[in-house]
Amino acid sequence: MEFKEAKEKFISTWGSLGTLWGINKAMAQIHALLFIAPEPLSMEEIMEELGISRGNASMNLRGLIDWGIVYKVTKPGERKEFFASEKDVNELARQIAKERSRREIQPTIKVLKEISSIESNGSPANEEFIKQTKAMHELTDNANALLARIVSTEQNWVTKTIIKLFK
Amino acid sequence: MEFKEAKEKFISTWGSLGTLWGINKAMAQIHALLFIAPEPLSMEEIMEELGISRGNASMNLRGLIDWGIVYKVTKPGERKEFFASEKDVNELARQIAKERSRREIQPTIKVLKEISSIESNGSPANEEFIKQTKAMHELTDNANALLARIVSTEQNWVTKTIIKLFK
DNA sequence: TTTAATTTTCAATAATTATTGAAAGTTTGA
DNA sequence: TCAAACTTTCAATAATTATTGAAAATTAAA
Repeated sequence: MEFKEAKEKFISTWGSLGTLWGINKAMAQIHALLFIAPEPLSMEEIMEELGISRGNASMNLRGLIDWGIVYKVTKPGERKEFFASEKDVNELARQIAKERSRREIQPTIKVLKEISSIESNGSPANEEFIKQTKAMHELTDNANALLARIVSTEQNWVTKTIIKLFK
Repeated sequence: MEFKEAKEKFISTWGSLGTLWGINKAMAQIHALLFIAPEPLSMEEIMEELGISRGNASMNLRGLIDWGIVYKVTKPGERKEFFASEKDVNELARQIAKERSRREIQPTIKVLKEISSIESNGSPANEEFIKQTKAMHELTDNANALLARIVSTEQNWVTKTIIKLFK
């Protein structure tokens, strides 16, 4: 396979995988591009490479900065801004997990806690509702804590966790 | 909060959370409804409760069955089919993790492996590409294995894993 | 069989989400 | 302070995705 082909494959794979971590295609593709770029890229270069409009590039770059995985970089002597991705895959995963938890998992846990605490009126529908939402609340809360622990402890969390689990 | 309100809240929260595990709103809402139902529901009842069409109900129920988290149930003496959700939250999470891995993570790993193995031509762009995609391949592969291990070992995987990690 | 009950399929349509592009806004060097 | 370089915003539009509903297919009781 040629470099060019491999690069396109990476960008498009990453793009369609965006859903896995809850972002749109253009955003994921911009991230992919920056992730493999040896130097920070300008907005112009990003638009050019991906064939997207200025507005699109601008909005999605902001989104990536909000996620904490892309940074603005200024080059001395240059007026325009450049953009660079977090390059360390461990840090990247940590940041994504953290944001995903904050944006989606934690609010869900809050709702589950609230709705599972209603007073039962004794009906089967009611009893089952409470039982199931309580179980779901517990699982989600614990899984969220587990994820936080796995990802946030050490630089090489995958390896460390695997080692511990094999003991 | 009233039961009715809590139930609606659960269904809509679960619905909008569908994206977190890669399914659409109607599918997630049907699942939510079955998850808290004390008895299996007919297609008619599902359509009624969620205000969706027959076609929609039929297609999304099939989707849920394909995910392995909803089952067809036949009631003696009844002609029509009934549907029930997997009720155990641990089994549910295990099944979702398994399917997600099979459908999305594993294909991605395969692509990453393939593209990170291209011959370098020595250019910085090329070198960086190989370095970064290799790192991403390694991380994804390991994280996927870790997830499989955590989820598939025991009934109460969250608790078990937390205990191990605290040691 | 036949037929009525039930489910599935899928083209048409609706709803949602992403993208564009140009005007408005901001920044910085002269 | 001005004006060119650059970025952001957002209404309009395009693209995508979900939903409907009715015809076709299937199932099972009589």
